[in-house]
Amino acid sequence: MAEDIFKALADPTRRKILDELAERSGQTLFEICSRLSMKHQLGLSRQAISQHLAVLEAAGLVESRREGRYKFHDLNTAPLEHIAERWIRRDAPEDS
Amino acid sequence: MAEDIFKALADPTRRKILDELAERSGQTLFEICSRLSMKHQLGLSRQAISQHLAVLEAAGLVESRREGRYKFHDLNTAPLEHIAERWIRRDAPEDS
DNA sequence: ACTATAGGCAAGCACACACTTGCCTATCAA
DNA sequence: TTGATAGGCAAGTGTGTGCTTGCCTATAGT
Repeated sequence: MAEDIFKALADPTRRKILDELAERSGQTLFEICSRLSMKHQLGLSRQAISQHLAVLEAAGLVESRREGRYKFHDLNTAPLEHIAERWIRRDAPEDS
Repeated sequence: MAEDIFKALADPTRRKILDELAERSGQTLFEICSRLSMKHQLGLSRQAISQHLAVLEAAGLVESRREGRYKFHDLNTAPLEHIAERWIRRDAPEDS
């Protein structure tokens, strides 16, 4: 549960994938690959990205839909919403 | 920076240490050890916890102060505040 | 002084994990 | 059907890391 989310966020490449999907949701594996190598100089193999996407999907951070031979990946930020509330006690309201 | 924080949060034992410090800040290494083994059945060595605390401190999530032969550890939730805002775009206000 | 407590340092081990390579399947266009 | 594109599966490799063990330092009590 939370274990999967934190493990998924632990890797810098996976965080960049989330960045990429946040900027433009609904990309295919090849799109993510090429844009990561363009913008971030990340020369990773297609399988590496594919495995990262699997981890992100297992954590619920990425959802995928298949259309023909394309598989589109969408960002899901819902699991991130209250991830740190576990330790942040607001017994003293900060402002407002 | 963010790298250290996510790596620190990736380990379940470290998250339990944060839980423990959130519940009761200012504990020593031995206190954390014994309470982890009591409440969570975590029979880890003192050095294991010490190394975890070093990782948490490097991430800025834990601060320590030395007094005599005691070293007290305090939780610092500041780095956690906006950790997920990187991906959560509020271009559409959710409610309120 | 001696002893016990609180903690630090460093080497070693074993497993997890990021990444690659090679091969296979499925969809679409010619 | 043939070829090209988009993707999947599985085994192998190497580094990172969580944890242990053993020894050392420092503070406090007697």
